[in-house]
Amino acid sequence: MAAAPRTTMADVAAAAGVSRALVSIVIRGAAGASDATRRHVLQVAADLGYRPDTRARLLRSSRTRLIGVVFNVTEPYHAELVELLYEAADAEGYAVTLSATGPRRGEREAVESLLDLGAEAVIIIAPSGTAGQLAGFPVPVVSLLGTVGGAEPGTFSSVSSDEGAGIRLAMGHLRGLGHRRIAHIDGGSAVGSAARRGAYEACMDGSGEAAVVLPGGPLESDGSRAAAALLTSMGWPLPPHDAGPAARGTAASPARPATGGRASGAPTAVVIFNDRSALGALDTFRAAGLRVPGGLSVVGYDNSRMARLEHINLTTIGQDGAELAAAAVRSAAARIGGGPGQDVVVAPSLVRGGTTAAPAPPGT
Amino acid sequence: MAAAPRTTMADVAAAAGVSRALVSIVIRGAAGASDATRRHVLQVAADLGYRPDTRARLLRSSRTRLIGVVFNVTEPYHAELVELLYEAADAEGYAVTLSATGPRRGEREAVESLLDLGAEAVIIIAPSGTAGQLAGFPVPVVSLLGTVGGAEPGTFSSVSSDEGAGIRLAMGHLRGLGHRRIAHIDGGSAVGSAARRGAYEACMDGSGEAAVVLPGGPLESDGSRAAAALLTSMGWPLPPHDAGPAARGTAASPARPATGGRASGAPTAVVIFNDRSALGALDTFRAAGLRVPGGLSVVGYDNSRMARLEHINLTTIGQDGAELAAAAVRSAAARIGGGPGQDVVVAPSLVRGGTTAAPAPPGT
DNA sequence: CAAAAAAACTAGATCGATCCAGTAAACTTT
DNA sequence: AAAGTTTACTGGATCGATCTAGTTTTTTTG
Repeated sequence: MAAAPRTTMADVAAAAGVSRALVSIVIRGAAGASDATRRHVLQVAADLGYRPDTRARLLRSSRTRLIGVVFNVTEPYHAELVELLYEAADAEGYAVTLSATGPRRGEREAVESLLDLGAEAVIIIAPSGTAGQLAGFPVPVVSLLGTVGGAEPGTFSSVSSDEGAGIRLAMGHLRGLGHRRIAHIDGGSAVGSAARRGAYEACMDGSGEAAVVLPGGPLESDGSRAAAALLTSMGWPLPPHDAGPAARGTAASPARPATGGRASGAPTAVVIFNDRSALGALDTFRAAGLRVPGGLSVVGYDNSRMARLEHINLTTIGQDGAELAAAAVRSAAARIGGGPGQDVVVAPSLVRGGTTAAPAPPGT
Repeated sequence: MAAAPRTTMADVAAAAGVSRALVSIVIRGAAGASDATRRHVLQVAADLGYRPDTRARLLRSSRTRLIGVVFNVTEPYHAELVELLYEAADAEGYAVTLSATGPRRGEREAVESLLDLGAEAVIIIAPSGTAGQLAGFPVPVVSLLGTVGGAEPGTFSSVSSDEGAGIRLAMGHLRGLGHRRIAHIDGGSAVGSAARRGAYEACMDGSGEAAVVLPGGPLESDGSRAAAALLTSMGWPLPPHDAGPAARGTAASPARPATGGRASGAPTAVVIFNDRSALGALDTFRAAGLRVPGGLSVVGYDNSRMARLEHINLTTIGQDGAELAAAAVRSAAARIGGGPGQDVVVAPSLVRGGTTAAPAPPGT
């Protein structure tokens, strides 16, 4: 209960018979102590169970070796990146503190709490704020995934994956399987949606088929809604809505067209903004009796942990989170050291899963 | 680039024409300053954009008003609690710092990083460590959801929901709908699994029906696997496995028994360890053509955000995260103040969704 | 071997706040 | 109006580390 008074550097110095300053040198691993005393001091420190007080250290030294990370706690993919950021920061000799955003906690607020703790740089995952809202911080800010809207060059540095390339990978994969009529469910106003939609449209351009973009969003429910819209446009009957629990069950399943019975101009594949949306869409497709990948191929984006679950096994675009995390930390470290802010773009890769296959031959 | 020197308390004092100590009083909101000067100082501080330096404050005062939270970044329900903890702590006048656990970051390590930042208490969400691994910290530790195995009473305080009551709510709900043969997919070795399984078995005891427990786990894939096992035991044909992408699609769906055609002793409802597992199970049931809730009612546990997505709309047991978070913070605050560690149990509630309904009348 | 250079070590100032003891002024009380 | 009490405010010590500038010891070198 009664907190034992902390073992301080002075205690170690007294016990080792040296000055406080020398203990400081040894603990920091700085130059200026002989190997013999170094070992001795470390031994004494260990015996006393000494742990340096970060607060005091931070107060005095300009260097805190602390990187703050702002993330949205509800976004599973951010969570994965957080994990990787811990490792990346560790490799560069930095520690990480987290601050979550949420409905009642904006990005500014999150960043400020990190500054109070002495963060030397802040990495914001998929920032939604504009430059105006995120400017004026006394430390470098790195945006990981997505850029800060309206920022002057050099103010923020950003690390993102090449959205265009990712979409092109997805489209190339589908075309390689034989797909021609490919639809897109976009991310609505989410970060990165415009870039991905644009790349999709560019890919369709000149292919002889019209681009079909369904308005979506970043969430499962958005994908589900868009999927329902796509099914309707394909002339596929929707199942009764889930709302009425008791109305179900004994009712016979609605008649379904055979696989080849859908409208001949209907898409045979769909590229979806992200994995969460794709999961919602998958659920809706399957609930409607449309088989994936038999009746429709589906490609997501993010290669999130969810997508890799064996019963889902989504074909998706992987963003190499480890590389993104490492690049973000390196960029932050470089700017802490006074270097210039630079924008890093990491190449994505295709992750083949079980939700894509060759389209059903017409008339089967 | 060049970090502007921080505005310090001395700057504010000079600008306001008062002493540093008085500024400190005003900033802390302590007694001992007239309303007029209070307003004046605050105005000057705001004009200069002054923000107190947490590090210095922490160093000097024994109080840091900082609560550390350890959570598993991959667990969506933890993320929800984190969000609520921010609010709960704020209400009690505390700030929150986060530290994530992960494959390469254990609970001890996470707690230590929080202590280095000066946390006065630590809340661990669903701790997996035993008392031995988590003992010896100089600050109070509160476990939120789940208890620390083998801890002496008074060492840790815990805040959890009443697992038994939750399961009884689920069972009561199903029985009220007319279900008698109810199965359970458990949580394997996950925190809380034993308590929930025990409560289920107690509920089945003396009902005239045998308890059916399928080994599961906390993840979607665990639920999916257990669901497949349940289907097999029900004599329901499994669909071809997702593994072979090209093998699907054109193949005709396997013949399926009519709703009433399954083995007469088969369960009509299943209570599942948590929502994630339930989601995996739902997916598998539906992929096999078994309608939920028509052919089988499903109840989850957690009332996670996922469960509330409209296209999922899972019937589940809600744990009132806000209440749990508030209780955890209150408990931490009480123990910081030297109070005794007490264990709080919060009552869960039933959240009616679209995955439960009356069982199909036999022979339909 | 003395002088110069390098390495090992130390005292004291310092970071930016809080805490404590004490002073000055305003307000009660008798 | 003198004595006591409360309120408003201040100077200086302090938290536990780092940093700067110096001092002592050891090593190198001409």
